[in-house]
Amino acid sequence: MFCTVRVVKYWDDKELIRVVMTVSGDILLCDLDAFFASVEQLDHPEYRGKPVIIGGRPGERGVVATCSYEARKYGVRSAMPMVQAVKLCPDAVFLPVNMDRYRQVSARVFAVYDRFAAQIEKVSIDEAYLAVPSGVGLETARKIREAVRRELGLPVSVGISVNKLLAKMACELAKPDGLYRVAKEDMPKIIWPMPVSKLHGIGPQTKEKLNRIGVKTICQLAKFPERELIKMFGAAVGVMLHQRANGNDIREIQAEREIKSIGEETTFPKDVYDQDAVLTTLMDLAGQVGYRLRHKGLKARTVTVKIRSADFSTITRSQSLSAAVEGDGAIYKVARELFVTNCGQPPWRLVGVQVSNLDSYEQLSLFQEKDEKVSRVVDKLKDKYGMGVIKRGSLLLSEERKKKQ
DNA sequence: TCTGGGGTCCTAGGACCC
DNA sequence: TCTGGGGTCCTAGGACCC
Repeated sequence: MFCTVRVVKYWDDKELIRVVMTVSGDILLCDLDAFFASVEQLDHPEYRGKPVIIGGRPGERGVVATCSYEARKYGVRSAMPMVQAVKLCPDAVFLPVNMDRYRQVSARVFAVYDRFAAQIEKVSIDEAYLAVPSGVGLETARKIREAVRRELGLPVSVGISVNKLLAKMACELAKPDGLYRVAKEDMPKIIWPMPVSKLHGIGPQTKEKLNRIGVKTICQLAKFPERELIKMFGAAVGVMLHQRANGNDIREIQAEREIKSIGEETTFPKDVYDQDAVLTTLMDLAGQVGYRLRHKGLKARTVTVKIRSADFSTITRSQSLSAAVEGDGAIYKVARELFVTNCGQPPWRLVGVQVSNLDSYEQLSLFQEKDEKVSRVVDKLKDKYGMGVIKRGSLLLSEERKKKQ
C-alpha cells in the first residue's frame, strides 16, 4: 500500500512469532444505512418516514433481514424472528427481500466509490473498504456521501481511520447518515471505554467468556495478558483479541477475493416427515449450487450436506472426491448418499448443500461428460427463461422411483 | 419469541506419509 | 517394549459477520 513498517517479535523462545505491521494511508468503511429498507423507501415514496421491515413473511418462519430506523425505535432488529417483530411493531410496512433490485442499486453505489478510490474491497452488498492516500480520508468521505446522496438518493455512513478495524468502529459511531474519524491516538478516549461486545469480531460467546474472567471493557481486554488469552482462545484468536483491543489490525484491502465455497439451504415452511420430499428439495438445491458453480467456471472436490432436525439440532456431513465435479447429478449423488446415511429420524426442518475445495475449470473425463452436458443445457434454459423453467430434480427422482419398483 | 441464508475463518482430532 | 516429529489432508463443529 503506502508505507509499511514491520516489527517481528519472538515470544517465549519459539512458540509464537508475531508480525506487527503498521500501514500508513487512510482506510474508509462505507456502509449503506438500513440498505434494503432505504431502497424500498426510495422506490416507494409512500413508505418514507414509516417503519419498514424486510424479511420473511409475517406469520411464517423467518427473520428480519433489515429494518428502517423508524422501525428500530420500536426495538426491531436484524436477525430477529419475524413473529417478534410483528409484536413489537404491528403497523409496520412488511416487505419481502427483493435481492435483484438491491444488487442493481448496490452496483451503482460501488460505481460511485470507484471514482474516489483505487483500492476497493467489497465486504457485502452494502459495505466496502476503500484505501485512499494518507490525510485525504475525511475529504473523500464527505465527497462520497454527497455523491451517493445526490446521484442515488441513499444515505451512506463512512468511518475513517488508519486500519480496517478502526474504520469499522468509526462507522458504527457515524451511523446513521454520518461520518466519523478515529485517529489511533483517540483509542483510549473513544474506543476503550466501550464494552468488549462492540469490538468487531467479538460475538455473544466470546463476550460471555471474557465477562466471566472479569473483562468487560475493551480497555480491560487491551491490558489483559496476551498469553492468558492464547490459553483461553487458542493462538490465532487470542492474538487477534489482544491486537484488536489495542487498535492494531494488519489486514489489507483485498480487491479480488477468491471464492471458497458455494452453498444453498432451505428451511421448510413446516417440518417435513417424508424423506422423498426432502430428497426432492436436496436435488433442487444441488441444481442451484451446480448452476452457480458452472457460472463461475469452477469445479468442486468436496460436497457437504447440512441437516437440521425439528429440535434445531444441526449436523453437517461432507465427502471429498478424488476428482472435482461440476454437474448437478454428481453433486446430488454425493449429497443424497450423505443425507440418507446421516439423516436420523424425521421430521426435518432444514437441508442444505454446499460445495468447497474449488478448482477452476479443467478438462472433463469421459465419465463425467454426460451429466455435465445435460447440466449445461439446463443452464442455458435457466439463463433464457428464468430459474423456474426446469427442474432436473423431478426428472431424476422419477427415474429413481422406477428403479425402486 | 423461536431461531433465514449467504459466507469466512479457526480448532481439534485422526489418518497418513516421510 | 516403547514410541519421534513434522507436514498435509480430511472431517465436524463452532464462532462470527452481513
